Amino acid sequence: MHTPLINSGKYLVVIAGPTAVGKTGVAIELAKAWNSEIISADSRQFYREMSIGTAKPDENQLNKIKHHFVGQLSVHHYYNVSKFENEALNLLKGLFTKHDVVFLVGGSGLYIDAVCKGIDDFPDPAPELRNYLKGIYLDEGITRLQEMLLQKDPEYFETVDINNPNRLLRALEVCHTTGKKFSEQRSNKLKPRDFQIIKIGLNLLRPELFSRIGMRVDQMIENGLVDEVKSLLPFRHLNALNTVGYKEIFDFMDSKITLHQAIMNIKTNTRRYAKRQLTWFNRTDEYTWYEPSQINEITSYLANICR
RNA sequence: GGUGUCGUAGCUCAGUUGGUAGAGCAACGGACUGAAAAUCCGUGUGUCACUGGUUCAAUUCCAGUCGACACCA
Repeated sequence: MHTPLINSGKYLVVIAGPTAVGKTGVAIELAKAWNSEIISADSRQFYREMSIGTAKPDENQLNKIKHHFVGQLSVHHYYNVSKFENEALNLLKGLFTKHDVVFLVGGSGLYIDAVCKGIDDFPDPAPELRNYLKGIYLDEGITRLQEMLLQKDPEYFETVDINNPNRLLRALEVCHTTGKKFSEQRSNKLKPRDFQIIKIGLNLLRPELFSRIGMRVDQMIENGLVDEVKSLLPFRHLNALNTVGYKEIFDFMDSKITLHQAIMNIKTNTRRYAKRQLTWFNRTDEYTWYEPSQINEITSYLANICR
């Protein structure tokens, strides 16, 4: 797992797990115990216009513990993992001058990995190029993208998920902007970090998790999710709004489905999202798993490591 | 009470001129390097209501039972 060569005495504690499992509550308890702060790694809680549907920590919780990266962006901002890696590391540098233990909490596996392991340096995508390639995809289909990639980067073509337009688009984008093969530039190397990393996973038995998801969606509706989505209708084309809880309500507002169906769809899609998150986190054995109620066990587990 | 239709996967339903069955959705498993709450890939999980009968063989045909629905009383 983590066998650090040097011990800086600084610890980044990652709290990960599927949506609705109860990460926020646990993280706040831990951050209180260590008198520290929380960095969010939830790619949709970054946006200030999206609160109800992303189950952001509430006012009360935000007042208890300082949270970073919650609501600091507008849906109109372009954002990506690489930016998050840089900004989070920068922030951590500052936080570690005041704290020995800082918490990184969220469900976006890629974002967590970017902070813990690093991500290769590629140029940010040029919007015109992305639109151009996307146009080709829409006009000529995925086969055309496959042909282009086979020609530009046969090595990557061999290993990519050839049916996944996002993967192909991204690889082509990098080939075009750098003039080099995407596969040549993927190092797959861990970037060194000058803090220790402890990873804690939170999970529940599937039926319990699913019932929490159901209740939370009902709660969101009660809290006014439909109005929140309504106010974002003009921006539905933005990436930030391609999100569970929002796209289903858009379908309802288009009269494609009833509100009841939209709510059912949100629950289904949230369950699937939770499953995808678990698949990601279970990819490694780096996580020590607990149920969210085991706050005492988690606290003593951490206390044993961090002094 | 009578007549008719139906009872097959978690749900909605196909189907088998008799050789133990398949779609959609749900579910389950997986992948993942700047869109990641995104995007993509894979998998049928079943006493064919129950009990008998006919048959080498019944989910399929026959009888009865139970249940649902419709119509008639």
